[in-house]
Amino acid sequence: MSPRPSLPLTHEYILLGLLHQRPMHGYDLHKEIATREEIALIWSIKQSRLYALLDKLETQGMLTSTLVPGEAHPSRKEFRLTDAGQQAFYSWIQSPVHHPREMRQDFLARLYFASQTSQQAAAHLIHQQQAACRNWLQGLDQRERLLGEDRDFERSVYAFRTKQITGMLEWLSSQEIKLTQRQPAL
Amino acid sequence: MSPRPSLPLTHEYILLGLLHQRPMHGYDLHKEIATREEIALIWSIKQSRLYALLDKLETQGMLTSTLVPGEAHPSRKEFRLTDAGQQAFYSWIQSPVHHPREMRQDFLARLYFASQTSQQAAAHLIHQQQAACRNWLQGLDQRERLLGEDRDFERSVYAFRTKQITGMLEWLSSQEIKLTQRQPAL
DNA sequence: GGCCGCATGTAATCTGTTACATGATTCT
DNA sequence: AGAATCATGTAACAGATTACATGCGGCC
Repeated sequence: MSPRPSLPLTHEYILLGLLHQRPMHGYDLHKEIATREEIALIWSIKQSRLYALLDKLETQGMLTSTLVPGEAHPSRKEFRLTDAGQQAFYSWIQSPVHHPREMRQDFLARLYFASQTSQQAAAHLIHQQQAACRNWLQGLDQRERLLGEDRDFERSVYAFRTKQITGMLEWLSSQEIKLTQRQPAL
Repeated sequence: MSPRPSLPLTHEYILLGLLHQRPMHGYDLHKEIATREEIALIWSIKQSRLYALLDKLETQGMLTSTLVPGEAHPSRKEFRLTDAGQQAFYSWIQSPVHHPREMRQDFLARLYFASQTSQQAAAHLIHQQQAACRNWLQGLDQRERLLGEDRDFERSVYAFRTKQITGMLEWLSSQEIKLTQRQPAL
């Protein structure tokens, strides 16, 4: 029951996800992020920041790069996942986000890559996240009960959060159903 | 129909809101933020950052400070709103947030201070925000219609956003009703 | 005497954004 | 010849976080 202080690192994982599909160099990756509609809908990044992130991921041992000399001038630096990178990516798409605000970008990204991997992976992720959401609701409910009679504003805040999370749960269920419709369970 | 790039500046406005209620010095303000439950539920700030923000707001002309010498050692520096600060605060609590992600903290703060001001102010804010939400829904719907047949993931993203925003609208309605119940319309 | 509370901040560090630098190739 | 595209990054600045500095007064 750790309070889980860890940073989201959403963007780093998205890069791992993209490079998991195929090795790429920075310029290419940037175009991919800007043009692939699924990604563009939830994320954008400046070129310079992308290069900085790739550097960081390389020094952290998540990526390795190989210089690909060719006709292009600054020769291409192709990045691919290391084993550590693969592992990090897989555990990312298997675990839920730990705060509601991370649903908007981080969870959607996880779901995208999980769906690319397999229908089972997507289903697993959805189940994990449903459990996490139910947990959040429980926590909210508990803390709301501790409020005094006259705490109108705090009650409104809890009502807002509860509403957002029940919305997430409903959406998650609808996603679950769509999955099974796409490829009926074996 | 400007795309409204402006930063939220939520924290700055919360400080204006608190100092609108009564002038305070930094140390006091910090305690207030940490202990007043309504605020603590949606925001916290480190002391050093608070002092930096107060400085910034003073140089921007939103606050003025007067040194209050007394028994305490570094004499207290009491901050109060300038006319510009008052104006900024009032227009803040009268206008809606321009992005869904700002509901969680910024809108809740606006609503808190609007409610403190008057029932009418709260009602006005809620109406403004309802209109903004309906606008967001319209935009989402429009963009979703432009999607091709096979864009499953993008559809899911739009469904998620739509769900979150309809949740906000339902919550806003419930807040509206509670307002009129607290003090039936004249 | 030593620690806690009051009250102010500065300094170092990290993260991210914006703007610019470099230079080859390909397109018009 | 000049512009756009490919491909790499660096540098400067802005914002926030974390840690530390300072010093008085009162309590144990």
